[in-house]
Amino acid sequence: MNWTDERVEKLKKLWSEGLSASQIAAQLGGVSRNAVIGKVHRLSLPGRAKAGGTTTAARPKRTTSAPRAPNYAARVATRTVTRTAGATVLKEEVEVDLVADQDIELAPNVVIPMSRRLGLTELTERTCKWPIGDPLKEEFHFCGNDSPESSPYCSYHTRLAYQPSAERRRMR
DNA sequence: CCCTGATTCGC
DNA sequence: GCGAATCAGG
Repeated sequence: MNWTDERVEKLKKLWSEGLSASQIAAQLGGVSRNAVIGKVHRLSLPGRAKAGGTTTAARPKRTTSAPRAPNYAARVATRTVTRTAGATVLKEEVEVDLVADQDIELAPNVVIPMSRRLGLTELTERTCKWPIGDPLKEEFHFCGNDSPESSPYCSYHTRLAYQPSAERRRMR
């Protein structure tokens, strides 16, 4: 892949925003994190303050959205989205939580964790793959927080995923 | 083991 | 100039 002016600009932008090299590589596509780091050096961009775990970096500004009221009806929309990966056409069903939190009963004071707002290409084996938003919209992203044991979701969303339906819960 | 950036060096 | 391999560190 070529370092076009456009891609270089994006690199500069994302780097200055504090994204990690691997995340930038994922967003640019077609390059490794090494490529990104190498380019950063060649461009003489300012390096990271402290080497090693720059966990401090990639945090998006906290959104000041108020916690949702507890008693919305839980609705899950299922959309079939089509995308291409190379020559392969992938169809996948994505469940969209229109209302993320339903049962506050078991965890009354749970703080809804901030998501890392990762795009599809940024997900790894150990990032939470809980979709957020409408796949058809631009702002669609995934939770992206750490998921223990390489489970598909972070601890928070695992609980939501396993939440028994109201119907099933009635049977208990 | 997971990740991070930094450096080297053959291409 | 590029980036994989490697190193160093959390």
